[in-house]
Amino acid sequence: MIQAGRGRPSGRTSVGETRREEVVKVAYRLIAERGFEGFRTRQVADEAGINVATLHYYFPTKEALVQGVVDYVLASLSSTSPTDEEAPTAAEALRFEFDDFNRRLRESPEQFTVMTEISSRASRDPAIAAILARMGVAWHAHLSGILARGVKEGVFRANIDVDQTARAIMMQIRGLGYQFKPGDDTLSPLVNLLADQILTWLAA
Amino acid sequence: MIQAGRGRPSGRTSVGETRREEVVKVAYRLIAERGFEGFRTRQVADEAGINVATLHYYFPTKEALVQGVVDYVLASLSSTSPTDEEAPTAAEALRFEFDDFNRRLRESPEQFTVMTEISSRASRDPAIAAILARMGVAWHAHLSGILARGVKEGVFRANIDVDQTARAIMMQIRGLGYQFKPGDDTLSPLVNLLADQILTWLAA
Amino acid sequence: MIQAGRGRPSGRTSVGETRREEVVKVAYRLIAERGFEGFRTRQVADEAGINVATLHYYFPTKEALVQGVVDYVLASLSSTSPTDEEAPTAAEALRFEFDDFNRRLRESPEQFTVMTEISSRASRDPAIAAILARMGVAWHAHLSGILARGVKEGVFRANIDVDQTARAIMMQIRGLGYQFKPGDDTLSPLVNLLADQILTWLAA
Amino acid sequence: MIQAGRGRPSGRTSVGETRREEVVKVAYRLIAERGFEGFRTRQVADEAGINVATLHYYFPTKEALVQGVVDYVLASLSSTSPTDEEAPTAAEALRFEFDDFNRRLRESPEQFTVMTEISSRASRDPAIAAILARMGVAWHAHLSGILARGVKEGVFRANIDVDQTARAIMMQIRGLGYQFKPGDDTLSPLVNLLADQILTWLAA
DNA sequence: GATGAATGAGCATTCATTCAT
DNA sequence: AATGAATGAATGCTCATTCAT
Repeated sequence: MIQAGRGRPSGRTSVGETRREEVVKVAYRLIAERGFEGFRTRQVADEAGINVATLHYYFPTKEALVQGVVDYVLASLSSTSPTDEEAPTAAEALRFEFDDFNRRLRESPEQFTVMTEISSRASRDPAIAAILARMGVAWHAHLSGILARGVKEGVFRANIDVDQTARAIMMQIRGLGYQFKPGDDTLSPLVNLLADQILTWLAA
Repeated sequence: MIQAGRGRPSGRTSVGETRREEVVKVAYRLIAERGFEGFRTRQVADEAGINVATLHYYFPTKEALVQGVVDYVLASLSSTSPTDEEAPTAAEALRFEFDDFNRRLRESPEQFTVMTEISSRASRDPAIAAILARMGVAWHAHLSGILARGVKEGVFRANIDVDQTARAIMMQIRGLGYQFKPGDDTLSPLVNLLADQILTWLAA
Repeated sequence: MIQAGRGRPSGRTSVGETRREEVVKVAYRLIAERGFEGFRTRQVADEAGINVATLHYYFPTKEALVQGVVDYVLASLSSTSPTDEEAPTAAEALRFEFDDFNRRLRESPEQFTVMTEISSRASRDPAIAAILARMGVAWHAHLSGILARGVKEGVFRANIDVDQTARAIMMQIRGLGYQFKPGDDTLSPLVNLLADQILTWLAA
Repeated sequence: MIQAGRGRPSGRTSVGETRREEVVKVAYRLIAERGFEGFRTRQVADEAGINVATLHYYFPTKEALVQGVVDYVLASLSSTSPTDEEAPTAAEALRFEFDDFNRRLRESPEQFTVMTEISSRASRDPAIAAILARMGVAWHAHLSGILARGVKEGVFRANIDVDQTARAIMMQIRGLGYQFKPGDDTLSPLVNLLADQILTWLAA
């Protein structure tokens, strides 16, 4: 099979693409470890086993590398819960949100550290703010859907403000996420307590 | 009277003490505006109207200046309204916690921005982590007291885990605080909603 | 037929030779636009539609590329109008030098910009200095010839120092060239004035 | 005598001012030696015996340092010829321009090298272009004055275009300057020849 | 107490050049 | 003949900190 032109080889990702991903992963790890404040391109290059100039070959600026990490995190954050929509009841669908949080907490806790860094950066970086805002809108729609369904099904109180409640739930989940610290295993039970609290309140 | 501090001039508020405070206030404002990432000693000195070398006379290292800011913030954070303890019922005492949050939100919103920065720094700075931990313990005792009193008074369910619930409430309040952004006025209603939610759950 | 050059492919203009010329033309244009200070091999490659590595295949070093441009400019500079020698009188032959200057100014003004850059580089690059010196000698001989002819014909004063006068005329013409700036159309009348001045002085 | 406030000591120039000048002089020399193309802040610092950071203490950017050099050169260029205006005749005043050129050529030939660099930079740096333009206007006024005086006194032809002639003389003098090269001692006689040429033409 | 001057270590970025394919 | 990937060696600039006065 002959490859013409300057396109990347089709089959597996090209060397460059692989290298890009490696670099992003190293950057992701270092941001998780040291935050943006101590995040240095030189260290990324060193730990990726490449030259600083090579790093800049893949990511022309530090900003671009950060964007790469943001994209990477958000991609793995969006790849959620295919079973979510299929939950039999709205209450179960809602509880699934919290279970998902706990699953992430178990499987890739650094995600939370990095997300905290990213969202704190959003106040100073409009590009990141925009991405987070877009994600927020999607999540809000998702939760609103669950709540509305619950009200229609009669499992949630009829007099809740769907919009505002969705916003509150997001805030509470995000708030917990921001408080995760590496090695912390006390968060998971609190998430369950939070789920109880919210479901109780919705059913009241 | 012996001063165990960091070698500051002793006795009553000298000129130096005043100058120190001024510098801390400028630093506090700049951290609120630019976060730790963009926090520069030079700018603190400039805006305080002194020389960088003079700044280093009062605070030998940047670290020490940050500590000064942390002390300053936590001092104003601990000065909670004295009426708290005097609340007639435990439920009111608890609701007071949320009212207090809203009051702070109204009166000195930068406090939240700075606290967010400080607590994100705690993961990398043991000194700050220790201070926050100490504060956390105090707050937890305070909330546990209210909850225990509520249970005793019969206004809260008897089957709650006081310790864990106090922890959960702290987490939720802190979580909201971390999500404050300058100019954001949508947080206050959510705090009220959160208060309702928790009180409902406690009473259930 | 042996090629004494810099290792280029021999024989008639091959594909490589064409590509080489294209590259030189792009380089020429970029030097005219940005001067040597902002002259980048990467940009040459980009605008020539080839890879940097390919550029280095044709020109092993930046130096070599600059040499290519120098050769290109001097070649087009040496291709003076053949009518020069056939001028009926020495005075007309001399005036023709200035007319030629004006013609270049009209037809390819970038030539002046590039020549200015090249000659300023000569002070630091012996190879370029040598080429310019060679060209200078040829031009001096040419002008001396015209002057000597004018003296013999009696149209120029007999007491001029032919050698020195030729040098002076060269200096004056070159001096004007160095002061050309893109878009400047005030130079041409000054060249005419200069021609008058010199011819008046020679005839005096 | 007591010095209050933050002003510099009045008597001799302060340490900082002296250091600034030293730095400018080193920069001036290096530009003369290597041109702008090879002009490096690090080398300036090294040869001035200071740290790069110290260099940036005095000149926040490379641009600012270059401006410093430009100011320095133009200051020494403006400090001309107090006897100029007092020349008995316009012809002598004009000839004085050329003598002045020769004097500079003898006393500080690097001036020409640096000026050539500066004026070549003018095409890309509006700030420098503006300064040169201002200088050009002043010089043009000066030369026009001499020419007008010469016409009034009857030593120059009445039918010259004063404005255009002044411009031509400037061009010719500048043109010679641009062609100076370190160690070149053949320029001076040519300047005299040029002076003869122009005066002859003006008197014709 | 206060400052102007100075510095070491480091930072993101650039650029001509090289090499394996 | 051509290229994607890689690199060494700079380059201008920054920043917390120090020191002599």
